[in-house]
Amino acid sequence: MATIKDVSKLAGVSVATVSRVLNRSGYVHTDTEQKVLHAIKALNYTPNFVARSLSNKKTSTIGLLVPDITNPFFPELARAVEDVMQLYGYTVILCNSDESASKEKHYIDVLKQKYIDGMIVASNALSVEDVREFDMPVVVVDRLIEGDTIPTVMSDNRKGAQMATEFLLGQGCRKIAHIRGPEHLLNAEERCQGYLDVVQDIDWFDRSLIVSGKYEMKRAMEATLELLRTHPDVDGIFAGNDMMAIGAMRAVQVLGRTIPYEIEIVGYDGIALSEIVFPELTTIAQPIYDMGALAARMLIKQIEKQPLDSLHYCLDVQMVERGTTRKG
Amino acid sequence: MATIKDVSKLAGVSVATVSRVLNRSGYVHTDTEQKVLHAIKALNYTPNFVARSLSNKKTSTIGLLVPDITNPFFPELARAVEDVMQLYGYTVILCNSDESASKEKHYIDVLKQKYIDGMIVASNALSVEDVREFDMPVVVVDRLIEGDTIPTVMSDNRKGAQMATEFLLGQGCRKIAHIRGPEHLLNAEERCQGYLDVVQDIDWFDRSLIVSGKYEMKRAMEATLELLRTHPDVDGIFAGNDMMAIGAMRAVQVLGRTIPYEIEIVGYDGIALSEIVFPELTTIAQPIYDMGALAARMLIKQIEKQPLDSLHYCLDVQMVERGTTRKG
DNA sequence: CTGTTAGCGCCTTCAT
DNA sequence: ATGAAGGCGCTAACAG
Repeated sequence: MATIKDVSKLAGVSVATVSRVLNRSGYVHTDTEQKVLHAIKALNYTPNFVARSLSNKKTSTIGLLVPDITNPFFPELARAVEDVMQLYGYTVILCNSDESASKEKHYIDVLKQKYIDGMIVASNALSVEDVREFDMPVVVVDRLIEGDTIPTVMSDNRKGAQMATEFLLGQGCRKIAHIRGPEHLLNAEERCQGYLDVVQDIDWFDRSLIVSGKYEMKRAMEATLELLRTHPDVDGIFAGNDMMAIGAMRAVQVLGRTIPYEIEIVGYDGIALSEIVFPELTTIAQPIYDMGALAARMLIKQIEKQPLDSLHYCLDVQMVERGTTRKG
Repeated sequence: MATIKDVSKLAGVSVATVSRVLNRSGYVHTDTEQKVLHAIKALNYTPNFVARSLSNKKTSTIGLLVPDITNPFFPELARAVEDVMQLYGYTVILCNSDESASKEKHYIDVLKQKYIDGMIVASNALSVEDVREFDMPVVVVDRLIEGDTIPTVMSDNRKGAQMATEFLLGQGCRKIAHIRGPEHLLNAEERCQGYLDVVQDIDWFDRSLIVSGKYEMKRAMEATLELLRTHPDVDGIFAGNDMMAIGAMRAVQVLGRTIPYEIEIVGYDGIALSEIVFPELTTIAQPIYDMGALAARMLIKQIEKQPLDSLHYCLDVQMVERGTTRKG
C-alpha cells in the first residue's frame, strides 16, 4: 500500500502539499496539483483512514445498537440507517444487545475505544444516565427517554393505538381485547394506553381483556387461546405488534374461527411480514425506514456540529387495511 | 480521555512498561504492574484502538457484505457472524450491496481504506478475480466460487433439492413442478439440478414444469398461477427458497385449492418465516446460523494466521416436515 | 525488568 | 504557494 510519503516523493513535493490536495485545504498551484494527482494515480494511492482518524479524531464510523437483528422490525431500520450513512461516507457497526444491560455496556465500551463518531440506539436496557454517559452524539429510536435532552425519533404510539381500536369499534366489534407488549417498554405502555383511551369507559370493558404477549408470536398465541377461553365473545383484537397479531391469528385459526368474519385483528408496526401471512394483516404501519433514515440524518448533523431542527421527532403512523378486517 | 502517557506519569514508569502490562507482553515486576494497574484504574484509562491499529495494522474489525439485510435469510446469518465475532473481540461492519457490482466495489474500497482485517461475503455480483483482489482474508458464504482457493461455506444444495423432490414423490405426488431462483446464482442452479436429478427421467416430466421465481414471493406467486394454468394437474411443488414457497402457497390459496391435500409444497432455506405462515411450511432447512458462525470462525483463523482445516465446507441440510405436506 | 526512541500514516501550524 | 516538523496514542525493537 502506497503512503502519502511515496506520493510526495514521486511528485517531487512535500507531504504537506499532498495532504493539501487530498483535503482541498489551503492553496496549491494548479501545476503541482496535477503532479500530485498523477502520482496518486500512478501509485494507486488511497489514504489510510486509520492514520487519518488518529490525527482527526474522527472515524466516520457509527454504531447501531439493536436488541436483535433477527427481530423483523430491525432489518428495515438497519437498512435505512446503513443507506443514509453510506451516502454520507459513514460506515456502520452492527451490535445485538439482546436487551441485556451488560452486553450493551460492553458494546459501548468497545465502540468508545474504537472512537466511533456516534451511535444510534434502538434498544433500551440502559437508563438515561447511562446514555448520557456515552459522551458522544446519540440518537435514540423508538424508545423515548422521557422529557430529556437526548435526541429521539419515534412514532405516535398512543394515537396509533387509538386509531386501531377505534377502527375495530367502527367495524362493529362488540368486545375488543388487547395483547400488549412487555411492561418495561414505553412503547408497549403507550399502545396499551391508546387502547384504554378508547375502550375504558365502554360498558363491556374489563381489565382482563388486556393480556400480555411479550412482543412474541408464541406467547401471543398462548395468551390469545387463554383469552378466548375466558372471553369467548371477543370479536376484535388489537395486538401491540405484528408478531403478536400473527400469533393471535394462529390461535384463532387453531380454534377454527374465521378471520375476519368471526374475529377481526389489527396489528402494529407494518413489518414486511404483515403482507406475507394469509390473510394479510391489517396493521398500524410505522414508517420504519423513514425513522431509521431520520435518525441517521440527525446523528450526522450532531457529528458535524450542525444544529438539530428539533430534538424529538414523532412520526405519523398509518392505518393499513388488509385481510384480517372486513372491508367496508 | 486519558492516554498511555498519563498513566505512565501517574505510575511513575515509562509508557513502554504500561504498554507491557496492557498487552501482557514482556516481563514486568509485580510491584510495578500493580502501580500501573492502579494508575489505570485511577484515570479510568482505556487504550485508544485507533492508535493501536495504526501501529499494529490490525483493526479487529471485519466487513459483512450481504445483498440486503431486509431479505429474511440474512439477519440470521448476520446474527451468527456478529455473535462469534463479538466473542473474539471483533466488530462487524454491515454492508448492503443490492447485488450491484459497483456498490460492492465501492464498499470494498472503503473497507480497505479502513484497514479492516477481513470480510465475509454473502453476495456475489463479484467475479473470482475481484474477490481475489481483495488481498485480505475472506470467506464466501452460500455462493461457491467454483474450484477455487477462496474459502467457502455453503450447504449441499443439490442433495437438499433431491431430498425435497424425492420426498414429494414419496408422498405420492404425480406431477411435481419446480420454482427456481435466478439463473445467475449458482445455488439456484444447483437446486434446480437436484430437482432434475430426480424427475427428469420420469414420464410426466417436461421442462415447462420449471418456472422462474427470482427468489421473490410475488414473482413466485405469479409464476405459480401461470404454472397451474398450463399444468392444472400439478400436485407437488418444490420451490427454490422459502419466500417463493410462500408465494406458491398464496397462489394455490387464491385458486381455492387446499394445501396439503390437493397440492403439497416444499420450500428451501428454513428461515424463521417458514414457521410463521399457515400452514407452516415444510422445507429443507439450511443451518443458517451454523453457516454464519462457521464462516466467522474460518475468517478469524485466517486473520490470526492459523491453518484452515478445510478450504470448503458443505454443511448438511435437513428435511423439516410441517403443514404444507401430508403426514404419514 | 525497565526506559528511550523510532516509527505507524496523516494533518496542521509555523515559517519562508 | 510550499516545506519542515511536531503531534495524534500506541507498539516494538534496542539498550541498559
